[in-house]
Amino acid sequence: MPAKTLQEYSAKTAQKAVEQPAETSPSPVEPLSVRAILEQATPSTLDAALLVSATYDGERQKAVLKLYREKDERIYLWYDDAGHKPYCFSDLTPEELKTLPGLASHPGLERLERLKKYEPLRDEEKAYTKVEATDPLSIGGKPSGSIRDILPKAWEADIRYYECYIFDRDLKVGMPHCVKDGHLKELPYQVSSEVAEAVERLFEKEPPEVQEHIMRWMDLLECPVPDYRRVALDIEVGGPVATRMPSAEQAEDPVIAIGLVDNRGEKQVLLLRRQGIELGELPKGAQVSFFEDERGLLEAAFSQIAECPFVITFNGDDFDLRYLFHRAERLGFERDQIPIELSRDAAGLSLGVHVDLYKFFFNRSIQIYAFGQKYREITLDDVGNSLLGMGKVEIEGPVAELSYGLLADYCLRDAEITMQLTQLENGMTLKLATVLARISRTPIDDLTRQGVSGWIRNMLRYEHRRRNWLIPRPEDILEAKGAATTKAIIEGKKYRGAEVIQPEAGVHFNVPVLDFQSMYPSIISRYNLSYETVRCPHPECRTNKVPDTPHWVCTRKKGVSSLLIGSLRDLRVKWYKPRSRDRRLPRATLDWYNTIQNSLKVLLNASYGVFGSENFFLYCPPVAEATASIGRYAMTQTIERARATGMKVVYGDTDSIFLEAPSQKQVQELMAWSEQTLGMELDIDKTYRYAVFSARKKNYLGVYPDGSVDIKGLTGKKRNTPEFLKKAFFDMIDILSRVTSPDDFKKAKERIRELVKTSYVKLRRREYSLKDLAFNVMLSRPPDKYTKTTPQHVKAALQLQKARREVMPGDVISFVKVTGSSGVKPIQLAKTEEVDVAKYAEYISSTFEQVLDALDIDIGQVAGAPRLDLFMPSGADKAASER
DNA sequence: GCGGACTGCTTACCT
DNA sequence: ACAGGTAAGCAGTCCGCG
Repeated sequence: MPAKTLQEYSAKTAQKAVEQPAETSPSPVEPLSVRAILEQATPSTLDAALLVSATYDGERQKAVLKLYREKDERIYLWYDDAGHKPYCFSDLTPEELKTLPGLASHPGLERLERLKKYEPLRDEEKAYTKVEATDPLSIGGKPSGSIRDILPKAWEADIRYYECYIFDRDLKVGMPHCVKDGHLKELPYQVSSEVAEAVERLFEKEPPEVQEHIMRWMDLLECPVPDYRRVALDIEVGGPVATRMPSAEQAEDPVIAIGLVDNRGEKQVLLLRRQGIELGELPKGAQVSFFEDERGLLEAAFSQIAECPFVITFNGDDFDLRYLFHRAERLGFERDQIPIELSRDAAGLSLGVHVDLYKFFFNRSIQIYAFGQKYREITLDDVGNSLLGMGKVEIEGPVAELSYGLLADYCLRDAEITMQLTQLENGMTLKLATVLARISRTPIDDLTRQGVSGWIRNMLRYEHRRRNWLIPRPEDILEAKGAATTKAIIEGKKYRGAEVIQPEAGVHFNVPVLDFQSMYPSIISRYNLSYETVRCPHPECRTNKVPDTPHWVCTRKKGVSSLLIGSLRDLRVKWYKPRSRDRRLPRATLDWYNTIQNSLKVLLNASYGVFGSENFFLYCPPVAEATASIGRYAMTQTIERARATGMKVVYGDTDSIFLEAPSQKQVQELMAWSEQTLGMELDIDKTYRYAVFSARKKNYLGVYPDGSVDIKGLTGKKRNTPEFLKKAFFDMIDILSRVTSPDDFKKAKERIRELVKTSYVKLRRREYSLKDLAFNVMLSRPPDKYTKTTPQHVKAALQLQKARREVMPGDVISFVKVTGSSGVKPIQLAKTEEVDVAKYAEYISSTFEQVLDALDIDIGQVAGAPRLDLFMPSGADKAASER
């Protein structure tokens, strides 16, 4: 059956799609039956379809898989056919277990089986008892009486059942499968012989187990991902109070608009007809349907999301889908008429897959590594503006009072932004999620909701099951390996981290920056770091020491995390990264390789940190500590070597070394030395025409040969800095980017002095608007939760609250510094005359000082700079003038 | 009672 | 719920000062 278009979907249910509001409603449509839809979606035979998600069916007590068939763009279901049961492990014998009170008689106990498992912490095999249950809740999850609570010690009892199912059946999420006579079969994807040979050649010197893993990854990564059929959804709710977010649990107010935009560009908006609302101008290029009653509106929306394979929202877990569910219940829908499945912190679909982009974009690793920190706030408006150049429609007053035209525009725009966020770079967003799902064997919907530690956890859990390794409990690891031993520089941290070299203040011309390619993953790979290899049980390994720590590393066996992280790293560095820049390849291929390359980057960048995180299932402080320690060692050794060979090191941070005007030969020699002595690749990351350092670490400016500029850490580019100052700062950057030789600086300095002076003058004349003057600081918790101090942005937030404006964590508070007791005011409540000019003058000075210091410009000498005697309060005034 | 020195809190950044 | 290291500004505290 061919896929339905949005129009076909809606034609069935829309009561009337017209330019003018209809006077009467046509007859209602047949009611939706979720059960019938699911039954129809469960064929006994199915050709190629991607495994995209998995869940547990409580009624049938079976694992269910969701498969996406590209041919008709539909989801199909498949239920377990082998009677797989949930289980956990015990170190007691079946006989001992039977004596435990409440176990033998447990209604959920299925059977006990003695078997052998390899125990990585002790490096030996041991017998365990597999305790099987009829259902996942019997293993764990009931408030009391779960099997895992009856056992004195239980292993692997907290793995979600359907994840357990994926691992045990060796299922490849995101890969093609088929169903024959009710049985599921993988359709193996094989890379072309051309690619396979090229990769084999690339890694021919690696040990066999590394080669084996690289080929396993290749089969997963090369297989193309389709452009999933999907619809973005956004709803508007008509409440009396405009500022307050309506409660999704109560769902008290009517749903007044539902916007739907699909991946082919079809747009549709469903509107509730209400008393006294103006028509306005309805959006062009979108199908607008009016509904006389809310029930009909929801039915129309449900009939579309019920069968759409992927539904995309921005915050649908907590709002849109949750609200629709509870609102439908309130309106008397049967459970079988609502195609939404709610859990505590997610909203799923009965048949399809719901991706909540809010959760995915909130993920720090995705934000930083996949989207290059282009968006700062996790709001649809900011993400849309930053990534697409398209923000929300600006409205005034409550949505419930908008004309139909404006309401439709507003609602549709949100759905449109949401859809376009999945259409960036050839559909990179969902492809990225799919690639990560493949590597981590995680259902795609879960993947978009989990953090990196969840992905790495699943990747490693699968590998343990594949090897028949017992997954240790966190307390087993901690007991065997102990805590960290080095002292952190920051108080309260668990161990010492990276080395930062004191920069040499001033201007340096011709500065190459060398860096270790993905340093921490390289260290984990090269030095065999893993929870079972660091402080392993073998006496003969104890001499294989980690520098500056009491730890040692195994010499007998390759560590599991070392192998997995190492093979992924090698594949990224040697294959995907170069391929993603190969100009000979077509654009679409480059985009695809870039997506894979980015997925690997996201995963690799977190691979060290997780071992130092208490919440990680393989939390192992010595592993994290050893990684950081070897990093410091590599850094200091390399700097020593650079200096010994006559080079000038002007700065370095963690994995990078900045050199001043070295010869090519010197650099080449250092790189060869690193490869040979440390076993780590040192690369030329970039070369600056010149770099400007203040005396501060993590603060510098580098100008490339083409005039583009890297700015790191400087106040002038921080997001909380007032706009007027950012602009002045970037005017200075513009001047600096034109400097090509030391001689050019003279003129540049003069122009910069002028620029700073102008800024002071405009400030004094109060020519900057409040918006330009505002500091923009994010509120990280509700204002009353700041108990130790009351920072300025919180003071401003409290004033806003007093003026009956809602403030929430995540909001960016815009405030200006004013004269008077409070010191600050939110821009909504401030006036230009109260601005504290002196404070701002000081702020200008300190911002420019970071750069002018290095240029040998004394900010105090710039006309207009704040002078103590002019700005200090009267008492200090005298003291200052007496000096 | 006030100001300077100091510490701790908070945010935003770097790798 | 990936880590630690750094900068900056402000809030709050302590202490000396006839």
